[in-house]
Amino acid sequence: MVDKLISHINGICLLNGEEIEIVKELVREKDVPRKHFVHRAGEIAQYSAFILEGCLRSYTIDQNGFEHILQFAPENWWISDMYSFVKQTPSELNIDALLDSKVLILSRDCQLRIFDRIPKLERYFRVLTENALASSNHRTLDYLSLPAKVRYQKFCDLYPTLINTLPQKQIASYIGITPEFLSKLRGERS
Amino acid sequence: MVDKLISHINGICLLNGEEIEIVKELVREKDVPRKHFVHRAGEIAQYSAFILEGCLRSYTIDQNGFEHILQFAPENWWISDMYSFVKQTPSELNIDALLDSKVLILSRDCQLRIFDRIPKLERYFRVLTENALASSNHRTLDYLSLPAKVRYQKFCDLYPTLINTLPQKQIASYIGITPEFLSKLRGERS
DNA sequence: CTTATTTCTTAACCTATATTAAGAAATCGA
DNA sequence: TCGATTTCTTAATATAGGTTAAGAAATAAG
Repeated sequence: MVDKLISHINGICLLNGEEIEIVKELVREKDVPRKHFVHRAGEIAQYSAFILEGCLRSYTIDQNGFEHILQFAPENWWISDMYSFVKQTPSELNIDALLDSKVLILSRDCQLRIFDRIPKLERYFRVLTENALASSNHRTLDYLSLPAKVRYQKFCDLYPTLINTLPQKQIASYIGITPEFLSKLRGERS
Repeated sequence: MVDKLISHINGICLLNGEEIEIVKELVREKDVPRKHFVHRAGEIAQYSAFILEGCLRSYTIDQNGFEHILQFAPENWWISDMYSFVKQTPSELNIDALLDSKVLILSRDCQLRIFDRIPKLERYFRVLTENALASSNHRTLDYLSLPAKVRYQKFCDLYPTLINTLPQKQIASYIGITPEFLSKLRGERS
């Protein structure tokens, strides 16, 4: 199963046999059944997870008890609380599985050590992080400039897979509206 | 003036004399008077800019002609259209100076070549990008979960310098409200 | 210093989205 | 398979924040 990660890395920078072995040693496979957590708010994020199967999400719970989804992570995505993972401070995010899932976990320690042994992996994570930042910027601009309906349409275009596998209320939470309002938007003609 | 960049890099990973020389060669100093552009929507982002003095911003203009600010970049920050810079596709952002400014510019070409010659700089940019992503995530969650007034208060706490140097309308644009509404919030007691 | 331009404030009115509630549909768990 | 739980829909009502407009204050430019 680790092969899935290896091919993902190879899509960005080619690893030789020795390097592949090192990666295999540092990463640990883990089953995450639906609704189980990989990380809870209040803890320091020790791990970043690469999704082999299924789908996880990260989210906060606000003062009124409402969930707000920061990220969905389907197959071949990484998920973590970047802030807590990088700064090693207590996190405000929860990360759990929306579907029965299988992931690889990598600790921050291992990641930093791996960067010294295999500089190519520093490149791999630099590229991933650049892409994530570019997407995040796009999302920010969408909030600033587009009404909910258009944000929903863009979500459908961007993540067609998720539309069919996730409950609507999760999508509403991601695009920043209530499930009731999303239902209304979907009911509208045109 | 390049020394300012060198000390910023040294805050993350120490460069030796030779490496410092390489950086000095690859970067170009540029004056950017207030209201002048370093980048315009529609073009491919060739450069990333490090601010030596002053303050720049990146923003889109929506269909109705309203500006929405993605980022402020005061001294010691980098600014670019990450998406266009990384993917080398036409950009939707403008970048201009809010105050008379002085910057260093680095082309994407140079940056990629520099990564091969000085892997430490790949680390430098990885760390910067991780931090930027963590902040961007925070901002996203703030939009999802907090009312405008609280977002404004957090902005004041986070960027006290900008509060005093920038017109309020720019700040309103950054936190995602109209200048009129910000004015109203500021007028409220408590 | 004086005028022109930009920014800020206030207020009346408007709209996108939230809230509450309740029943219907779908999915889950035993 | 069947009851329990979760999700979805609809509709009435409420509100945060937007729009428009016009004058005041501040800042820039000549």
